Amino acid sequence: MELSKTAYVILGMLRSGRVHSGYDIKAAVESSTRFFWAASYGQIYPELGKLEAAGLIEGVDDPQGERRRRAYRLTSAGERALQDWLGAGSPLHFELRHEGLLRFFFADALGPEQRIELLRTIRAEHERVRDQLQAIEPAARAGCDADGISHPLRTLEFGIAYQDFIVDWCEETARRIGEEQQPATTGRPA
Amino acid sequence: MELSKTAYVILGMLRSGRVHSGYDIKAAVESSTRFFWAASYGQIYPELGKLEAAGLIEGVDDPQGERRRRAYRLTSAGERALQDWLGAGSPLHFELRHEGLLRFFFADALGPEQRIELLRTIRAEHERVRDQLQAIEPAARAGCDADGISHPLRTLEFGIAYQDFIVDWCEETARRIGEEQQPATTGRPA
DNA sequence: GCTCACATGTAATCCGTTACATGATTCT
DNA sequence: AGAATCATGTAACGGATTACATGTGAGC
Repeated sequence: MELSKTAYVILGMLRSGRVHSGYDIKAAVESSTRFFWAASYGQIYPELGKLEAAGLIEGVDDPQGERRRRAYRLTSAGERALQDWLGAGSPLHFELRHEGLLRFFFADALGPEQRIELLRTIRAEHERVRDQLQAIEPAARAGCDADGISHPLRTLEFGIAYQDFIVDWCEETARRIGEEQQPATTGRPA
Repeated sequence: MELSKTAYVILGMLRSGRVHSGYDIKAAVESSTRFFWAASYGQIYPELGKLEAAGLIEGVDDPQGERRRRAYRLTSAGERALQDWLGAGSPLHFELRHEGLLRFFFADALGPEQRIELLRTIRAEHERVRDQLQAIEPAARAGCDADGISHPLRTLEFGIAYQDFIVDWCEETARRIGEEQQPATTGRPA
């Protein structure tokens, strides 16, 4: 691999034409890819410099009043680099870090109530993220209808379903653990 | 937070009593938590030193023949530190990095066949991981039956369902994209 | 004799976040 | 007047991987 993943995030975001500055890119990431690919200013600004030096993007000073601002756009070389990466058969980096699952893995050391409480905490966290995603869905749908760019919306829909999947697993697992604790309380006549 | 997450991985693994050396811990991680929490030798060995210095674990030289080996066990302080973390209400770190989704997010820049191909690649990768997880399931089930430690198995089952969820999403999304491409080919009489 | 599993460690490097530093503009 | 947003950057730090370096033991 030549370019960092952050570089492709920048190239991809700039390609849409709706995003111009480092600040824009960060905002776009926050409201779209953050849930499966984050990026901070500490990565974005240096990477913009490198990409410009490499000729994959082109920047011009574009102050808004007295407020300085640098606007970037893809060069044809940048467009090509993005396309190459998108269509490449190279291995896809995948990584999950889930502290809740890690705790659950060791939860045999906990008491029954604490296990349920842990699952509740995990569930609440994923519900929160799901709600956030749902909040930006209308905007994503509008953007899709406006210029026919459908994949950001599809990705967002995946994100919502993904969070829901984990929420459901938490609920079901909590239910099963509860049943194992008190197997006699179900189906008994009063 | 005082201790690193890797520290808790070590404490948790040692607690089971079935794992003793740094090498053991690494092997245990590879066959269980790796899919949601990885750890390398470069983290494990230094962390073992720190934990011993902090009095949370205790190590003894335990050579097997001429082959040197250091066996660790939890101290009561270590047991407490683990319990505290497991039962704490502290925020649970969650992070996903998925290059396939990142590409899919930008896939409006691709042609129809390439989009399908991308989804196929993502699906294949998750199928591969799922198959790996399924391969270790019998061992996990045996371990559960043997000493009643059920959460590693439950976590593994989550992992399999999780990979399946993504595989299903890939299939369904590929189908939907295909339908949008050729809406007229369905339901037509020959 | 060879390869694989067991076993321990360090150094270089990379990737990424957080905190800091600075300043203009817009909204309330 | 003050807060939030727009805007750009850097420095310090932390977490983690990879590669390297070394050696034993068991099985084929």
